[in-house]
Amino acid sequence: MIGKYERIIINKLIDKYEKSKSFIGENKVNQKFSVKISALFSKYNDHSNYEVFQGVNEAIDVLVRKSFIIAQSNTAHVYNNVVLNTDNLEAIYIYVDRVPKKDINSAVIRLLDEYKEKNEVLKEYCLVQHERIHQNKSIQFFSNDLKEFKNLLLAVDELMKVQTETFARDFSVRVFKDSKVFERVAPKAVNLIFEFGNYPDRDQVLGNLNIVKNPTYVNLKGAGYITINGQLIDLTRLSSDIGISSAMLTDIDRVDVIGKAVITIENLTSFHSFSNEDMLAIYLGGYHNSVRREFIKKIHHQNPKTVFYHFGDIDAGGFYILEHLKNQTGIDFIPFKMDIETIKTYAKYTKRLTENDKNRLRRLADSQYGTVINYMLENNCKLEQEAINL
DNA sequence: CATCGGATGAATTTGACATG
DNA sequence: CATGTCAAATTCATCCGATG
Repeated sequence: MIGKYERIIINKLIDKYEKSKSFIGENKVNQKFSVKISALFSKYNDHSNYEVFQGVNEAIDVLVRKSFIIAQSNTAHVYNNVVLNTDNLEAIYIYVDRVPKKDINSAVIRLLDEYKEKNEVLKEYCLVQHERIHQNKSIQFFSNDLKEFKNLLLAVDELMKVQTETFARDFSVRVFKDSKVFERVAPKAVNLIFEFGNYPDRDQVLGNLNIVKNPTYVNLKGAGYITINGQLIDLTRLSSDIGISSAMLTDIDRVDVIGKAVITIENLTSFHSFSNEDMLAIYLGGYHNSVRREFIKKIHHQNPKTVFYHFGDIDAGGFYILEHLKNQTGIDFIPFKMDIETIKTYAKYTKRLTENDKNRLRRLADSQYGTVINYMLENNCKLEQEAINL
């Protein structure tokens, strides 16, 4: 049976070895891995504590006898330091029952290779981690638990495939056969996707991927009729909006726009204060997932002559969402009050840009919104749509 | 607003090699 | 073989942004 001092000594030495250049074979000189006994056991040199002194010495003697370490004592049998015998690593790992980092790395690399082609986000992630392993840096989102890591990769893979609005626990059951597993890896999955993908906002990643906690609603009001399973609802006769559960969106047979335009509004408060008899206003509940996109496309398809506007925050996130919306629906949304004039009108409500805002805006600077974005960058301002009076 | 993990650069330690 | 020097490697301190 292995003693606790032996384990501490060996693990410390192995830690040093696994962090070293020798480990990845890029050392330019031969390295020895040694630790001072006094640094490991502060009581070793305390003469009043004979137990520790003797225990540590026994441990060292055992390890030396097995030729796992090399150590020399002075005449009083006091060891200054111990050196790892790297010729015997295999046996040493077995002795302390520790999984070699090389094995962990190769297992991780196998998983990375398995998932790297699944989607763009994973491709980018796997590429970066491959490089990090090569440089002996830590692997992002890997906390030394291979099983959890595999679940994470699987979750990211499956998340990107979800086509219809799915409850998080249903997703977990389908993918992991267990309703709780996804809950555990979800924060990591979200961070990974946010860091390596292109999403407007961290807390909307799951929503955008069609994963929701509760049913979500799409709100409608204004100039239009909708027909749900054969029942016609005249929105113009309602005093306010109606919300349709996203599970029911596919039951909508027709949407007839009688006004001149459709407008999607990003923010719920703005949606409620919006009033225009000529427009059908839609609040998408913050998410732009495929159920909603199909719904918008259906409206477009049934009302091909209708103009589509989008009204969102005048900041990086707002323009990202607009771009996203246009790309994913193929509809040429026209920005509504997302221009320089609006910023100037509401100048006193603008906020200053954070560094993060600036970076994201710069990436959008050569899009078609370039003039607004450059104005925002030059004047260091952004505007939330709640500030805008309708 | 305290705290945490990760990145970076400076300071210290270590080892290789040469020399007397 | 002790000692000195130089380059390499490791440790430490500090900073930064993200997060609760």
